[in-house]
Amino acid sequence: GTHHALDALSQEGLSEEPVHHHQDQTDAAGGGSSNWEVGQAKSKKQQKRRKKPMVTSVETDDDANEGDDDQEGNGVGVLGMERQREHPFIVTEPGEVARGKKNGLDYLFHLYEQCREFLLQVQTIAKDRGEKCPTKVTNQVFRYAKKSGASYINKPKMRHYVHCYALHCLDEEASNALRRAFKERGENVGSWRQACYKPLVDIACRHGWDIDAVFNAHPRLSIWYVPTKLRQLCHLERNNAVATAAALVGGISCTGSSASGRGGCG
Amino acid sequence: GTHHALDALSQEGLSEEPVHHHQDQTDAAGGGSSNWEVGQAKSKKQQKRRKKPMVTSVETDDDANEGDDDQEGNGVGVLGMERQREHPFIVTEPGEVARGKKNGLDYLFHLYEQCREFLLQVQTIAKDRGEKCPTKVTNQVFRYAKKSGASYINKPKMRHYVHCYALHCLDEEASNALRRAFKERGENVGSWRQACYKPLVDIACRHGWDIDAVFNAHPRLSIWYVPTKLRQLCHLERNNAVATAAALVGGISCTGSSASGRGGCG
DNA sequence: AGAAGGACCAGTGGTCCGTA
DNA sequence: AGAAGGACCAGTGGTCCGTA
Repeated sequence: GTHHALDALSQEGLSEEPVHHHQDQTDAAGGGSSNWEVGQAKSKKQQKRRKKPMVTSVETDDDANEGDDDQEGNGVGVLGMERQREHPFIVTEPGEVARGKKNGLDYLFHLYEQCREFLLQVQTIAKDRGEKCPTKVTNQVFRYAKKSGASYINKPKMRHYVHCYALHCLDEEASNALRRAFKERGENVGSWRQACYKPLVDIACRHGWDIDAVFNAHPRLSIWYVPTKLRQLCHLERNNAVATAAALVGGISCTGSSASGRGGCG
Repeated sequence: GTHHALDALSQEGLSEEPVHHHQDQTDAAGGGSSNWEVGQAKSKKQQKRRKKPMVTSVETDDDANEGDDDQEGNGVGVLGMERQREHPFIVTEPGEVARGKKNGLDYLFHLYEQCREFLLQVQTIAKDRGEKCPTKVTNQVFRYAKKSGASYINKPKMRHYVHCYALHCLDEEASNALRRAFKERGENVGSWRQACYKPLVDIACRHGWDIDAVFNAHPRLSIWYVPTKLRQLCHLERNNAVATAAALVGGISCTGSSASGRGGCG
């Protein structure tokens, strides 16, 4: 097949935890829901959210017979099978293998390459059947990946780290340096992930703030949607740059050349 | 603004018909539903369909107070306002203006140009706001068109005639000839529309059956989704061509050159 | 009958938040 | 606490079929 031999890499030990049979959590539902945590420029579209479905009484696990299909015993099986999650990522240097129940960043980036291969297969099939051919990693591709046995690939995870992969594609040197620095400082994956935004915004700046063009110009990156937050950061930074440039010019006659200093890139 | 002066063209007289207050139709729901009309290669995905919502008793028109917003009195107004539809299209020659309560094909194609302008505006706004920028005429564009007062533009209509517009873009000579022929024969719009498929399939053949590439190569056409039926026709015809070519070759050694005759284009 | 378009539906992009 | 991912939701592409 078209799969690499190292696809199974780092998959040797998934997290195995016994199934918790949904014990009633009488201590749950605590705290007044503070809906006004500012910070992220989100706003709107976040009002209602589902409450926990929690079965009312004890041990009514037999509610699985509602839909007839039951797609391939994925997850909890018939008799005390165990649920699995991928090991959490840790910040590793390039080439470093994660120890213990952890996965490294080379493995993370490898997942993006795998998704690309699944997309290529989906495209081949679509073209052969004369159907619409996806140009991006869509739901259809994630479904295909799962069907093909790559159950460790899922949409939320891949979308979560897209910009980290983008930096790896666009400036591997910078990406590697960032990994080494964050590993040395003992930072966790979350803060490394956050730190990946800035160098990308700088790259966008050097390309006229067109982050879509930056993604599309790179063959392995062009198949990924530009993450909303990265897009927003680029937009904010562009506005900053424009405002700063305007302030610098002030009442002076416009020369047509772009302003340097605060309004420039890098 | 960016609108042409002739946008109002042919809009002088919309069909005006008095509102029929939903009289009980005791004669309705006739005929055994023959779900097996063959013909079109559709299959699947067509099982259930809504039944008429028909209010049970007389004159309960006051059910409008459910949603608070009530978007701009579009449609039936407060007191006996009149419902409007666009005049139906008729087959006209290039340059010919439709007489009576009809619209001509130049007007039809003009609607596609208008949609393009609405898309360009949506794109400008999106770029300015740093939001995702549509490359095709999407729901968002149709919504924008409606909001901008172009209530005569709607998705089902535009999608219905896309391939007719495609022929107009890709081979105006052939499109014009077809219009003249069908007008002379007194054919209706439906059969003219059907007849637009074949020349497009021939064009696709000449481009290696890649109808998406054909659309994308044309600046005014690339913003429209390839219609499902056109895609299917191209696929079927390609399979025919391949099968025919294979049959021609038969047991003879392969020469590598493409077969002519039934397997060729045009 | 031929045709215009409201409104429906399956599957999408996006990501929250219950889970471990 | 930090993190993985099931599952939800608003809005999409696609077009049927009740309407005129």
